[in-house]
Amino acid sequence: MNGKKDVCQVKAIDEKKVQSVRGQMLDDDVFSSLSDTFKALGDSTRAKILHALSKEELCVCDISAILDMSTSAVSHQLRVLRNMKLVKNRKDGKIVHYSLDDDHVVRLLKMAYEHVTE
Amino acid sequence: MNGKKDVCQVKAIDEKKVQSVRGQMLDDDVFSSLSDTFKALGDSTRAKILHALSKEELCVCDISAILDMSTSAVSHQLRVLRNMKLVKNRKDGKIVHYSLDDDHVVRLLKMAYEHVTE
DNA sequence: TGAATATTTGAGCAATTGTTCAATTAATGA
DNA sequence: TCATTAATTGAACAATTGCTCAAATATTCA
Repeated sequence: MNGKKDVCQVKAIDEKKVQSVRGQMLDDDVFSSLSDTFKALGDSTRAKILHALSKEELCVCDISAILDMSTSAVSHQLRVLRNMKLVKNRKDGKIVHYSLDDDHVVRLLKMAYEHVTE
Repeated sequence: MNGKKDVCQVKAIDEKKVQSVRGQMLDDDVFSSLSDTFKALGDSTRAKILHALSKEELCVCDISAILDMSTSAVSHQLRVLRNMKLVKNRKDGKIVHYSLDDDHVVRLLKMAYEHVTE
C-alpha cells in the first residue's frame, strides 16, 4: 500500500507542509554537487591545505613541509581539491604551484570558523 | 636525518614562505571542528534535510516523506546534525519538530550553491 | 492497562575514505 | 645520457560512513 514500509503510515503528519516543501526542493544532482563541495572541505588535511593556500601560493613540497605530511598524501588531496575546482595549479619546471581557484572557499572557511567558535 | 622520509629532502623549496605560512596556521583542533562542520554538510541526505528545514520547521515523519526515506535513516542523520549544533528540536507530544539552529547554515548552503552553479 | 504511533537506538554490512608504500613520470643539469 | 628531484599514481589496508532491520522508548488515547 505504501511504497516505503518504514515511512509513517499516515504518509505525513502535515500533508500540506510536506507538499509545499517538496515543491521547493532542488534537484537531486544539485544536492549531490553541493555535498561534494562540502565533502572536499570536510577533511582536516584538505581544510589545512586550503587555509595555507589562502595565505600564499605554494608548491606541493612546501605544503607537505607546512603540514608535516608526505608529499604523496598531499598530492592525493590536492587532486581531490583540483577535481572540485577549489584549487588550480601552475607548472614551473619540476615544481607545481598551487593556489585557490575561487574566493568562495575562503568565505566558506571563514563562515564555518564563525560557526564553530561562537 | 629528516623526520618524515617522504618529505622533500631540502625540507622545503622556499623556507621563508613555509615558515611564514606555518606561523599563520590555526590550531589542529580548530581544523578538526571546521572539517566536522563541513562533513555534516557533505552528505546529500543531510544537505537535503537542512534545505528542507530552511523552508519550514518539520517533524521527522514529514522530512522522511519529503525525502522519501525511512524515518530511521532520517533520524540517524538528524542526530548527526544535532550533534553538530546545526539543528534543534522541540518536542510536542509524540512528535518532534526540527528546525535550523543557526542562520550560518543557510548562508553556507547558499554560498556553496553559488560555487557549484557558476 | 493495553493498543497504536512517532521517534530513537544499536548491530550489522557494504561502500567510501585517507593514508602509506612502491613505482612511475617529468624536468633539470652534470 | 644518466642521476637527481618534484610530483603523481595505483594498490592495499584500516577506519569511517550511511543505510537497513529489528527492537526499544515515549506519548497518546480508549
